[in-house]
Amino acid sequence: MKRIDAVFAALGDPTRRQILRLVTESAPVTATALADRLPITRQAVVKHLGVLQEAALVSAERVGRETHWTPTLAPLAHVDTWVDDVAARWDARLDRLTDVVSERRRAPR
Amino acid sequence: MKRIDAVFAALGDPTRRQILRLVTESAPVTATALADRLPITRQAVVKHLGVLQEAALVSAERVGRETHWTPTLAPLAHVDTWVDDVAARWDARLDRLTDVVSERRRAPR
DNA sequence: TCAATGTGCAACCGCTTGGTTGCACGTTGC
DNA sequence: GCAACGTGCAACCAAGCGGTTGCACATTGA
Repeated sequence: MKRIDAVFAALGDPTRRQILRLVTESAPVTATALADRLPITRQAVVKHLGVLQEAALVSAERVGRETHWTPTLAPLAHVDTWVDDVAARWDARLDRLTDVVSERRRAPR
Repeated sequence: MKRIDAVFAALGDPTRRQILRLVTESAPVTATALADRLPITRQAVVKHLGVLQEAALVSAERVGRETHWTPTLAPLAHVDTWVDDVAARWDARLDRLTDVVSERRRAPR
């Protein structure tokens, strides 16, 4: 799976977005601590963190018996890039349409 | 479902992102025409368009026996906003960490 | 008029996904 | 030493999702 696919898929779930937010707000944080602030099990949180990790949006570090999670938000740039790209294509098409219209105005059939 | 949830969920599927791209490139376009350029059925395309429409990323207009699809990319701004927000929170936390460090340097224990 | 075309609706299917529970294992601290 | 704690792994489950097929209906054009 391509990197950008993983990122968009990871952000596709609202719970996962909330977890990413919580991690950025209280990093380094543990899965158990996150579960305390969420209406789901620690195991569910761990699964979500796994998905986020595959998208390289968080990273884990084992410290003693705890696992500390930290955000690594660089991949979010891919999202911005993709959005900008689509928007740019659409803008370009609108410009071309405008050109056609003004061309017709200058040289009407 | 909140607007932003619908948008992220819609963009979560790679086929759907591709469809949105194709729509922006050749709007107004028909579901059948899109299916010709994709390895999936027209019905699958229609379903994807339905999801995109619920996220207000495309709009449909019936013209005779055809349905013309056009992109309405405004909701993409929500994505940018969310990304910027999370990134900003993280930046703020890093700044605060930096403050703590320099404070400790100024007045070491 | 009538065949061709584009569409919408509904049923169906396999697989993924978000979530849970149960349990075994390493770590910590009294 | 041993109980408490945090974690990881595995099995399981219902629901949703991406996709297909079949069919009926409206529109078009020769």
